[in-house]
Amino acid sequence: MRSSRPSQIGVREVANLARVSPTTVSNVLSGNRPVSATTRERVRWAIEELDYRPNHSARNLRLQRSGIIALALPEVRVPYFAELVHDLVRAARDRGYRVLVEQTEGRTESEHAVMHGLDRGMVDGIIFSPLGITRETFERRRGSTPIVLLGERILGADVDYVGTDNVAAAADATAHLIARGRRRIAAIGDQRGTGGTGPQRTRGYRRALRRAGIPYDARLTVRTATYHHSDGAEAMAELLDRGVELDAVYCYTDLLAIGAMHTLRSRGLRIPDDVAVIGTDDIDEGRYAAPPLTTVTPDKAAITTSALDLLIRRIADPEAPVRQVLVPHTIEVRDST
Amino acid sequence: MRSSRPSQIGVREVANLARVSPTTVSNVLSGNRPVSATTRERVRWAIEELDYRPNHSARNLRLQRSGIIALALPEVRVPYFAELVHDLVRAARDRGYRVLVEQTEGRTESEHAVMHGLDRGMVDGIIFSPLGITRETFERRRGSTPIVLLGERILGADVDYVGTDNVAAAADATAHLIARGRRRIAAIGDQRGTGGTGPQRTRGYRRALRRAGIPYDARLTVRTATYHHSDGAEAMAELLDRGVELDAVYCYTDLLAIGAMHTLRSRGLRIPDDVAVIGTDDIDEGRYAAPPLTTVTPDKAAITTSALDLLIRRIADPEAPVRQVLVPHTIEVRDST
DNA sequence: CATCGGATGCGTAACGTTGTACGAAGTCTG
DNA sequence: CAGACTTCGTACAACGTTACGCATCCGATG
Repeated sequence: MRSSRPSQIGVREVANLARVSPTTVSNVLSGNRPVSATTRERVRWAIEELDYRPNHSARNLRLQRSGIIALALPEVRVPYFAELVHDLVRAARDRGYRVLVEQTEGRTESEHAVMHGLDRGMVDGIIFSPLGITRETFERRRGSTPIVLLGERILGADVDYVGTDNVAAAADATAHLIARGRRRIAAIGDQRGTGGTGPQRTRGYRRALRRAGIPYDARLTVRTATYHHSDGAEAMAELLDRGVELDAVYCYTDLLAIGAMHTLRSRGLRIPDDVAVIGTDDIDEGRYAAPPLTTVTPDKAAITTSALDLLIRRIADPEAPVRQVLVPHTIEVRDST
Repeated sequence: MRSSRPSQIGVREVANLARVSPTTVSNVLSGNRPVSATTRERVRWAIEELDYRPNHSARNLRLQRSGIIALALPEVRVPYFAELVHDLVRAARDRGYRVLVEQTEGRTESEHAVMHGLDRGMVDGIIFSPLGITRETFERRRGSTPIVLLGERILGADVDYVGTDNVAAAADATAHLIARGRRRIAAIGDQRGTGGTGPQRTRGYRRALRRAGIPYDARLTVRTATYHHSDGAEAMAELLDRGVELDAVYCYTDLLAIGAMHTLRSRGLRIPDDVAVIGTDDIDEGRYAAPPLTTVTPDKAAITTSALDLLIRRIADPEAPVRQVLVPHTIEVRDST
């Protein structure tokens, strides 16, 4: 049932119709070399006539680039990451790139696959927001696809990186609660094991307490498996069930904070009167939570553009010196504190 | 500073090291033709030794497939779509595909670009959740990349499609409110112009009213520009400012509903006592809203898998008969009604 | 013992694009 | 007006992979 015409329309067909060579067609398209106005018009016409569309794979093979970058992250459905995808897709388009989304879902094997597994030529670069990558794993990396790390700094590793000063952000959040007169401040969201952002935030939390002369109470800390609503809700319930006195909660994620507020409300506690809550990330959902959530947040636009620019720079020059960018953070004060 | 070795490691280099032909290397990798155990081992070893990784572009060019599908939707940061990306990325991986995310941001030109603009060979197929595509636009489509439409049915168009019966869903939502004893039911979220889901929902809303013998009151309807929190909040404010009596709101989106609840709370109205609220989509955020949001929702897993299966079927056989799938919907009753 | 045939492996030719080296005009300059 | 330079086009050879048609080797069979 194949049609009698060549199965695909290529430069060759266009060239025939326009009575020029394939090279000329290519030059008209790329503007790579000058083509006289008349031939250019003829080629344009032929392209239109045949509805010619360049073949991406062939062009990639030839040019050794795909125009696609991968964004690898734990879960798109987590709003913080969804916003990241949103911003990055938009920024990437402005720079002539498209975005392939890869989900690791927190699985170590998937994170490894991101670093080692992608075929050559599939993407020009990777922006990777890891959860549990160690420095060692990273240095064993064999693939040479340019990569930029996001959020979680791999200490001492020789990689481009964009993120916040998590210790300072956590300290500021905690200090904000202290400034509101709170003394019994819980912390929700540390994660075990990984050298990730969790421990850094815990450091900041404890530093702020120390500076205010407030003793650290381990009973006020709850680890969570992940960073969803449900984790926050359960963690808060656990805190309340422990019977330990508390008048504020610092959550490592807005989602955790919103989950925590859910539990507080359902137990009849008033926010912020009984318990003040502060989150992290400034997702849109927080603005419409009950009450609107105070949050400490990095400059997200800066993260997106820095990451992309770093990656593009790295693609252009693999030998460029490694750069690590720290973006500033601010506290968005709303009604929950 | 180039190394003296060939710039790229290809089947050719592997073949040399393993003292076989490139074809054999290819066969070892693809399992396409039998290779004796001993040669297979030798090839495997050489692959390992050189850290050979197939070149995606070259393979694509040869096989005329890319293993990538595009998911085109308005905005990833809208939770409903974020969940869609999440589910689709996961489902696609199970079937050997990766997902490229394209954002139209509601711009007609972008929607056109999705249908016409993608280069051949970039993606094997497209799953497209449009906002304002008309049947006419669609039929002028020239590109031949397989496509499946999501959510918004283009009436009479000859395309694979997956969605819900929006009229019935809206009617059920409205009927649910009526069953709760409400009579003054507002509707938030219709959109002007487009032949999209908005008008369909309005039809369902009015049908349910009619069946219950409740007269339709135009002052109870508010259009919104988009479907974000802020639109819902503003629409609710406008309704209240109109001074028209109301005891329930049907929102065309959970985000609108959560925005509306925000306004209701800030005006001191109790939910559901003073005003009951029902949304659409069942996003995670609704479970943790104050109060938890009742919502009418399609079977989202079914949408994802149907869309993907339809697309894969279409890729395999472009001549397959067009199929349109309607997935069932249910009402998730929570505290807001 | 000659021949057949299954099991393996190889050489070659694409896939559709673009860069390079070259040629054939036309245009300027002294 | 000769030479040199510019302008525009062309032919050819890759980019790295896989499908196709053959060639070869071996044991088995008549």
